[in-house]
Amino acid sequence: MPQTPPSPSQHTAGRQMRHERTEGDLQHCLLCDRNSGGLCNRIGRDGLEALASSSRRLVLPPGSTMVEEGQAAESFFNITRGTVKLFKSLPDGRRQITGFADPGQFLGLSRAGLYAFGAETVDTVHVCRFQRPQFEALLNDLPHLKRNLLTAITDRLAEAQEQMLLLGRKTAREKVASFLLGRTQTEQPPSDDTPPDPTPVASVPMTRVDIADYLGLTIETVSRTISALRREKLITSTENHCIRILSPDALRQIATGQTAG
Amino acid sequence: MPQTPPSPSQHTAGRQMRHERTEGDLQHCLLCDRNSGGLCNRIGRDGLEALASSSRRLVLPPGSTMVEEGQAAESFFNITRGTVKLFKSLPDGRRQITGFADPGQFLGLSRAGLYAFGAETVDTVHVCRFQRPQFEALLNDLPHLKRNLLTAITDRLAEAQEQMLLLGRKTAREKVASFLLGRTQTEQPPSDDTPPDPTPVASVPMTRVDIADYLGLTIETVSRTISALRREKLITSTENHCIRILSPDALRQIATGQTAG
DNA sequence: TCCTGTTATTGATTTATATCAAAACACTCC
DNA sequence: GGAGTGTTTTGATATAAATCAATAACAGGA
Repeated sequence: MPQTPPSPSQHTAGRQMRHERTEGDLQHCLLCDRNSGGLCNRIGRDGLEALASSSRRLVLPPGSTMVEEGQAAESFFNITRGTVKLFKSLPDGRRQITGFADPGQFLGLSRAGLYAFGAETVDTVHVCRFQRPQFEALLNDLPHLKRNLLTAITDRLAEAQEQMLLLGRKTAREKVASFLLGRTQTEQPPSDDTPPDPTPVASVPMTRVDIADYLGLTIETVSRTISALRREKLITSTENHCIRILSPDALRQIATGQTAG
Repeated sequence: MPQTPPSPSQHTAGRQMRHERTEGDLQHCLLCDRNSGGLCNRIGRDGLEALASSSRRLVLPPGSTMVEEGQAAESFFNITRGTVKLFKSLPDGRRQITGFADPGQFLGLSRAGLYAFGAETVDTVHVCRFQRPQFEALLNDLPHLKRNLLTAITDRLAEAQEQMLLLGRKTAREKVASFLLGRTQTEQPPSDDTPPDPTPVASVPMTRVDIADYLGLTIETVSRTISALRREKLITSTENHCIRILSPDALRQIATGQTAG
């Protein structure tokens, strides 16, 4: 895996440049823009240029600390590749992962100028980083950006509520089934015309420890539960860090508690 | 308890009116504005007039359904009095209360035009209700309102993350201690110069069922745990639906897991 | 005031999941 | 290719909280 930013040449092939650096970032933004649902949607070419010139792209290796709980919130990130884990901890080390942020998601909101959570890369992660004052300025200049951010946070809040239902009221089996189904959404191919894969694949780049800390379980219970689902032929492990869901309907039944087992 | 809106006369005494109804609501808004942290902060008199004329005040009896999960999101509420519970449910009736909304909080964000949660009044609740299209228009007209909403949602998201830590990783005792401490913040008097009460009082208008569904426990465990804290003289029950915290420091230690017991 | 339904408390027992322990597997680096 | 390290799986046992069950406290209406 290359850990240096990819050369912009592959993106700008066949186009003329204006300013080297900015144009490279702009191309990157234009690519981003095609993936719907992100912060940069419907923001217009001028907006994208402003975003491109205010941000820097970074590539972070697995296990990098991006944000520490309680630190001054200096940066705002938009993830373009890879997976980031967000978490809160207790003094004795117990940890709760509050979410995994995949490409298209932002990261770095603050309460009273301080981050209220920690964030660490799960695998190799590409981000656009903004300095906070510049991002604030962009928010004021680009009403679409503000609106997109509002929509994005609203989605996050809804996800958080769903996760609270999981943590507070679901069994281990229901939790794991919900988790696996949730990990299929993110990796949808950009084309709309292909029919949905009847046996979707869950992207699981994180360790058992991370899954356990996300579901409020121990690693042993996670492992046992995944083994049980495999034994029942509802899922099957594929190559690198992926799990194929053989029976999405059955898994959905389990995830929503509509099953005896 | 009166369930009709209070007469505006007590607020407008000694002032001249312009339009009867609007002026009454405006006075109400001006009062709201004094409580910091709400949506209507720093919004200016013109903004308050726009808000007042776009909203209706309502008084809802205990147990009223304000929002149903999956319904079209037609209204947006700002709570001015009382407590509302927000929740998500599973098909078999298991329920997770995702938060209690107290005065100053909003309610009614939607994802894709549908409410993602249910909401029900705990006690008698006063709200300002906006129709969604009108609220959207206000958001575009009043940049301060948009900014306040962004700040408010960010706070909610941080609270949700804290609650996930509680649900996933805290013991019953730690959960109850956290809950009681959390219920003291809201009822702070508006004056800043008084020293903080050394034995704060937690406002607990909700039933044991609601507390259990909020903490991911059963009513029996909640009851037993509160009894234990009382036996240890860390708390004491006062009159109507309140619990006095005799030893906030000890309770804080418990809530953050820094204690043997 | 008593009656009645609801809510809260307390006790006895069960159970899902945690904890403790060890073996199997999968990398990485010589 | 094999030693060494970390991760995952599987097994045996313990325990916190759930469940089942009964009593006690409370609130509202006649």
